[in-house]
Amino acid sequence: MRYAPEHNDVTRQRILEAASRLFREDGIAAVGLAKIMAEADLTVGTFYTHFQSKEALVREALHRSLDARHQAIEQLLPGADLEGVVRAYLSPEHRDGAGTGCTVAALVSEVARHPSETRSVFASHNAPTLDVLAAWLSTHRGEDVSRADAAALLGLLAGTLQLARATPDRAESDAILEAGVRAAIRLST
Amino acid sequence: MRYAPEHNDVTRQRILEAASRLFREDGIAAVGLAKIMAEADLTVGTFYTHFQSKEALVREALHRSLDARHQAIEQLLPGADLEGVVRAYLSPEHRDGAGTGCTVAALVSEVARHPSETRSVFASHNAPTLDVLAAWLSTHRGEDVSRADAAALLGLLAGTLQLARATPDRAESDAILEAGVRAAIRLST
DNA sequence: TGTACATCAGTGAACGCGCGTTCACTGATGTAC
DNA sequence: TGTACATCAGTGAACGCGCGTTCACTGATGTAC
Repeated sequence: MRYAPEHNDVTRQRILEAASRLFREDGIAAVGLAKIMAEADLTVGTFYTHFQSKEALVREALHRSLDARHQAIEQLLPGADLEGVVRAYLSPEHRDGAGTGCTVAALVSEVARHPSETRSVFASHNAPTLDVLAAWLSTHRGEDVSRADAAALLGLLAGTLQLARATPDRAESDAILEAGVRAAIRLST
Repeated sequence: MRYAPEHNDVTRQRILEAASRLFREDGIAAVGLAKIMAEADLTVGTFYTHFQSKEALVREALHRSLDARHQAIEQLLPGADLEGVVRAYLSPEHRDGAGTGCTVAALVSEVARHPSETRSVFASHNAPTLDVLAAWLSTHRGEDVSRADAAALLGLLAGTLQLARATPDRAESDAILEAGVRAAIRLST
C-alpha cells in the first residue's frame, strides 16, 4: 500500500468536513465539487475515489453534521437550563455562522427538494435529536411530549433563525431572535 | 407599435407568474431562465427585453408573490378564526403545493444567501404581512404584540411546514403538521 | 540487501451539458406622406 | 388609398463559464524474491 491504512479514511473525513461546512454556509446547489475538494487540499479528480456521486456526498455530509449535533445536544441537554439553550440557538453568533450551525435551519428546505433517499437520511438522523428534545420537554412541561411536538419547537427555532438571517436590518433581525426566545420559552413551559 | 400598448406588460406578468411559481416549487438556483421562459411560451432571447438580469427577476418575483399573499391575508384575517387559519397554513395541501404556497416557507433560507438588495425587497414586502399578523395577534392575546413577535409565529409556521416537507414518512409528516397547529394556537392565545 | 513489480490515492485534462447573457436578425403593426 | 419607413417584442444561435463526471497517467510506498 502506498499510504498508511488510515490515510484513506482521514482524507474522506477531510472532504466530509469541508462539504458539511460549505453546504450549510452557501447551500448544496451553490457549492461545486471543485470548491469542496480545493477546501480539502485535493483536486477534483480524486473525489470519485471516495464517493459515488455528489448526491452520495450530500447524504453523508447530512449524516455527519446531524450526528455531530445529536452528540453535542445529548451531553448538553439533561442538565441545561431552558433559556440558556434557546438563547444559544437564537444568538447573533449562530445567525451569522451558518457554516458551523444547525443543519436543519441551514438545509431543511433544500433537502425537501432532494431525492427521497436523501430525505430519509435527513429524517432518520434528525429523529434521535427530536427524541432527546421531546424527553427534555416532557420533564420541563410535566406532561408527555411527542416527537412531533419536539419537531414543532425545532421548527420554531429553525424558522425564526432563517427569518433573522434573511432580514438585512440588524436591529430588526436581533428583535426577531429575541421574539423567538420568548416564543420558544412559552412553548417549553 | 407592433403590439398593443398593454402587450408588453401582459408578457411581463406572464414571466413573473411562471418564475414566482417555479422558484417556490424548485428553488431559485435550480430553475433556469430557459425553463421559466418556456413556461411563459417564449424563448430565452426575449427575457432581457423585460428584465435586467435573473437577480432582478428574483426581486420582482418575490415582490409579486409576497404582495399577493399580503392582499389575500388582509382580506381574510380580521374576521377569521384562529384555528382555521393555522390549519389552512399547516395543511397537507399546502405542504404538497409549494409552488402556489407561502413564499417565506419556500424561499426564506435561499433568500438569506442572496445580495442585500434582494433581502431588502424580501423584508420590506414581508413586513406588511407581519404588521397585519401582529395586529390580529394583539386582539387575540389581549396584549400588545410586536412585529418581531409576529415574525416568531411566522417562523414557527414556516419552519414546521419545511420540516413536514422534508419528512418522507407521510404519517410522521402529518403528525408534525398537527403538532405545529397545537404550538401555533398555544402561541396565539 | 537490492531489484522488479504491484498497489492505489491523487493528478490534471477532457467530456458533454446547461447556465446566464448577448446579438444580429425577423416580421407584424403603426405612422408619415 | 397606397406605399415606404420606423418601431420593437420576439427569435434562435452563439458566447464563455462552471458544473458533475470520466479517465489515462503518476509516483511513493509495500511486497516478492
